[in-house]
Parts: sequence; structure tokens; C-alpha cells
Amino acid sequence: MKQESESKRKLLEAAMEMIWESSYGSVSVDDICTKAGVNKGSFYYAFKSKSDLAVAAFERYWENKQPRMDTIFSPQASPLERLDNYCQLIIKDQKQKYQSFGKMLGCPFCSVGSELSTQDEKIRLKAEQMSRRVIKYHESLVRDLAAAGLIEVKDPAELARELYSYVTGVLMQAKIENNVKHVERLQHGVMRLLGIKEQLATAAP
Amino acid sequence: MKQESESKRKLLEAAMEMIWESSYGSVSVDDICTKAGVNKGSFYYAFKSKSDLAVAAFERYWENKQPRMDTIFSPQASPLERLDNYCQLIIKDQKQKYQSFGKMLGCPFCSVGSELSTQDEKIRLKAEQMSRRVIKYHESLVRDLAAAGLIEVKDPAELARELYSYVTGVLMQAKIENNVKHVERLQHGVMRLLGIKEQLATAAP
DNA sequence: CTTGCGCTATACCAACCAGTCAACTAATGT
DNA sequence: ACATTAGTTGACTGGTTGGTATAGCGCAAG
Repeated sequence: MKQESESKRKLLEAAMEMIWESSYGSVSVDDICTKAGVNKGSFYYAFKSKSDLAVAAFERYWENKQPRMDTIFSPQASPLERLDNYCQLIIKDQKQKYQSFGKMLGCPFCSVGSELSTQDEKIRLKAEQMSRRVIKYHESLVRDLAAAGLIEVKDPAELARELYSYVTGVLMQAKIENNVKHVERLQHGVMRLLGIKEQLATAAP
Repeated sequence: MKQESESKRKLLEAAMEMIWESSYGSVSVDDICTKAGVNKGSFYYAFKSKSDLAVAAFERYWENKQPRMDTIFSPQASPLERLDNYCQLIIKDQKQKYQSFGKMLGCPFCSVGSELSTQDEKIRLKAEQMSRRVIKYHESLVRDLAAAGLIEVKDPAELARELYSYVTGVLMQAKIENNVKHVERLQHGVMRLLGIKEQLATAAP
């Protein structure tokens, strides 16, 4: 169980941040190395290619994010609470990025996936995997909402995917219009899509 | 009223196609020139910069697309017909691109907007303008659906935007998962988001 | 001491990048 | 016949790209 080298860690972190803030295409390997304070030789010792690094950075980001997602989607909370906390998490994260970078960054997986899906199959697959992971949370949430009689649904998997499409669509529009307000209204549309009356939601235990 | 030069036209067409198929970052000015059969000098005679060309190509694309949109969203058709035709148009266009390019391309404005919104303000603004244009159609549709008593809505502008977020989100996911099926199911989610019972929809005149 | 190994440092590459330029052609106006 | 203008050409620039080659470092085991 060898532990990961310091440079690898710094490269992953720098790459994630820079690619998220700009785009894959506009960030060079040299940029990443400089930011990480690592030499190019070390870069290509740690990663086969730029696109390999991107994939690894995505995986790393997910590893850090998963615990928070597990907490939010824990069956310990009522489905409405989960839904609310989920929306709040997205809003909080986006606002925080907006403050640090002075602009809306949206969802990193979607931005890069959207940029490179037709260009780089490994990156496309990684972005697809990320979608699937998040959709799993949505799916169990949708089932629990249905079980609680809060929504009507024939195909929970499809509704989960629809929910995901909506959420990522909102994030993308917020990025394109560079406006936090659009994420702030996230919950309204989520409720409408699921078919939950707002009153019920706010009156949740 | 001087007519536009042939090279300019060819450049706009080539640029739109290549950037849509790949991405802004992965298509070079030389690539576009080669494809358009135009020399580099002529490129920079016609356009100030690569990013200027992209903006112009978007505008050109819209000019070609608008008449079809006007037809589909014409008040001559019932709101449900409009909605249905709109979904069908998206599905048809995406399938056609899928056939020609062998992969899902999604929405060009969103892909490029998502790629470059944090990098190039002119492109961001153009992508934003495109969103607004489409949302206008959604807005009048939503109002007419409400007027016909088919949906309940407090803020039509917001619902129109939610609809747009959903549609673009679906297109993005279809691109990332490289799967036409996800666009084919577009209408189902649209109906759910609007709150229209499917039976009513299929039974529309 | 020395061998071996994980990692780093630096120099280097050919290809490519966006953008420039002065010379050129062709058509039009006088 | 000449001047003006609009558009074209392709070589050129200076910098950047992703990726490589290789020598060297520090350190731990033999």
C-alpha cells in the first residue's frame, strides 16, 4: 500500500482547479505544472498524458465529494429533507466558486464532458461515469419520494435521469449567463419536475 | 447593399460545422481555412480573430434556424401541437447529426458556451443571446398553455427558463453519454415539468 | 561503499498555434 | 489608359503545444 507522491497530489489538485475555472483546451500542461510547482518531467512520470491527468483529477474530485453526497442522500433523512439539502449544497458550492473566481463555473464534469465528449473517448467515459454516479442518488431519492406518497412515478430511473438533466442544465445556463440567480431558483424547478406542491415541501418535518 | 463574399460564407459554414462536431479549442484557424478552401490571409481579411468568426458563425446559424422556429412556434398551431413539433424538431435534428457524424453533438451554443463562458466574454455573450432568443419562444408557449388551461403557472418567464434548462440539459447528457435515446425521451420530461398529463397531450387535436 | 530505484530537473523536439504582411489579381469607375 | 478599391495569396513570425530523452538526485537495502 504505497502512498501517493506529493507531486501527483499537487498536479491533480491544480489540474482540477484550472480546468474547472477555464477549460480543458485552454489550460496547458505547462500551466498545470507551474501552478502545481512541479516539473514537466515529474508530470509525465506521474501521468501518461494530459487527458489521463484529467481523468484522474475527476476521479480524485469524486472521491472527495462522495462522503458529502452520502451524507445528504442518507436514508436517515426524510426524502424531502434530502432534496432540500441537495439543492442547498449545489447552491452553496456554486456561490462559493463564484466568490473565489469571480464567475460562475458550473459543473466541472458537464463542462469538460460537453467540451470533449466528441473528441476524447476516455474523458467522455469518465464524464458518463460521473453522471451515472449522481443519478444513482437521484434514483433512490425518487423511489423514496414515491414510497412516501409524495410523488407519482411510473419509471423512477427515468425520472431520476430527468432530474439530473434539469439540474445540470440549470448549472450550465448559470455558467453561460454568468449569473448565480439561476442556481438559486434551482429548487423551484426541481419541485415542479417532480410534481411536489411547494407547500408540502416547506411544511416538511 | 453589398453582398457577402463567397469566402466569408464558406468560412462561416465550415467553422460552424467543425466547432459543433469537435470543440472551439480543438479546431484551429488553419483547419477551418483548409475545410473552407480559403487562404489564411482571406480569413483575417474577413474576420478580426478566431473568436470573432465563432460569434459570426453562431449568428449565421441562427439566421438559418429562425424561420423554422417561427413556423413551429406560430400561434396558428395549438400550444400542444407547438410543443410536440418542437420536441420532434430537436429529436430529428439530433438524429440527423448523429447519422452524419457518427456521434451525438448536442446543442452547439451550449457546448461552446459551456466551454468558453469563463474564457471569452464575447462568445459568452453570444451564447447568452442565443439562450434568450429560444427562451422567448418557450415563454409565449408557456403563456398560451396557461391561457388554454392546460398548465398552472405563476411566473411564465421562470417556467420558460426551466423548460429551456431541462431541454439543454437533456441534449448535454445525450452528448456526454453519446446516446440518442436520451433525446428521444425528451418529451416525457417536458410534459412532467410543465405538468401536463400525457393523455391530454396525445389526445390533442 | 555501492547498487538500485523512485522521483526530479532541465534541455529539447517537431508540430502547431493565432495572427501578420507585402505583394498580387481582378473588377470597377473616370 | 489609368487609378482605386476589394479581395486573395502564401510565406512568415514568434511563441506555445504535448510529449520525450536523459542525466541527476536522495535514500534505503545489501
